[in-house]
Amino acid sequence: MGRHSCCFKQKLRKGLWSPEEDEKLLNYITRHGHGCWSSVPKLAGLQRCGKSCRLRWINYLRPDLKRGAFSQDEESLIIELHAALGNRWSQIATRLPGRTDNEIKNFWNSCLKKKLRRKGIDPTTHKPLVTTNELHQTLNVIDQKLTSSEVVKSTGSINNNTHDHQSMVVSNQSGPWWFPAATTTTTTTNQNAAFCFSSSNTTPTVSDQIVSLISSMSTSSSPTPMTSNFNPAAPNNWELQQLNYCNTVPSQTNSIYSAFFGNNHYTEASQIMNTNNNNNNNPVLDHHQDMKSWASEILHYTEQNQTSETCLETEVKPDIAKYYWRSASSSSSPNQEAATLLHDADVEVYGKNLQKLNSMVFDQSL
DNA sequence: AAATGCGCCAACCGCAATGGA
DNA sequence: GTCCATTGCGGTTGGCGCATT
Repeated sequence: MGRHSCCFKQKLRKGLWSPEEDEKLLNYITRHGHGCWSSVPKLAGLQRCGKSCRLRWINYLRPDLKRGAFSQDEESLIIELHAALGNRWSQIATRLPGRTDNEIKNFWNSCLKKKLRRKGIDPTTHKPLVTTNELHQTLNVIDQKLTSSEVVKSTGSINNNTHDHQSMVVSNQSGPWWFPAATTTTTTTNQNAAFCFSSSNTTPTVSDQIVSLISSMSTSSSPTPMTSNFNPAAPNNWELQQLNYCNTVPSQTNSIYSAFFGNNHYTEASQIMNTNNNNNNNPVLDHHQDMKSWASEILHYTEQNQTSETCLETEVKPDIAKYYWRSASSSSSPNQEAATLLHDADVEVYGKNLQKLNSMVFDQSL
């Protein structure tokens, strides 16, 4: 058992094969066949173990190997065979002439797995990642989180003639606002609360709430309710502190906005301010609307379609299809749970921006 | 321009299976 | 039946090159 005996021998080369070594091995096997692999290196004049020679021959030097990218037919066949055989790469390889088990395995791990996930298919089971029922369960969990003490709904109208105008320029519409819970009793750790989105005039939808959660940055492990009746026209002391904070550091506010929304699209808070009174030309509102629209399209789609496996790929427009849903399980914060509902790549983008924003806010408050 | 991150893939490693003595 | 050398297989690693910061 254990390590092959040849590996104990001294002076055996490892790592990438040189062209000279390839030539020696190729010449030897072409003339004599491989025979007993353990004797090949000695007879071929190579400082390698037999195992290494065998692998090099099978995966690279064999004359019947097919080179180049996998065709669409090959790709489909691999997926089909994997569904039937699992990770039995050598068996799969016997059905693809000219392809090695190693090659197929690498192709699977680096490419096909991701492709399937993007289509909403679990690459291990070859079944949809999340069923419609699981999706609804997940949304219920979020609903519960949002109505718990961790996130407090406040209602009130935004007044343009108070200082909230400058800090909460995301929308000038009146309506409910959503705040993340306080992480501690100190105010400085909740500066970020002042940057919440506002929702629409009506009761927020689940997608509104998700957007709100992701836009907040609290990662509380022992959340404390912040406030219950926020009225921008008459904020309480805590709220006043948040608002004053924004207003006393306007340049920082600019940076924070651009950090959150991305420099490419939302560079200046002043731009937002200037267009704030015109909802048809407000980049932040547009962005918010984008988020809402894809979330609602997914909801609509999953409600209309009981089978989601192939439809996600073919029937829904591509930029929606790339999103898939996973059940929120043991995440420690509502933000994380909300974040798991987004596609990985998008979460990453938002995560980075939120991290930047977080550090800026905390740096400023220290 | 340098540092860092990331994906790809050749090759390695350990274990199981096989077969001969 | 047992031992041991060899072969086969699948998971994992490490290094290279490209992209991003």
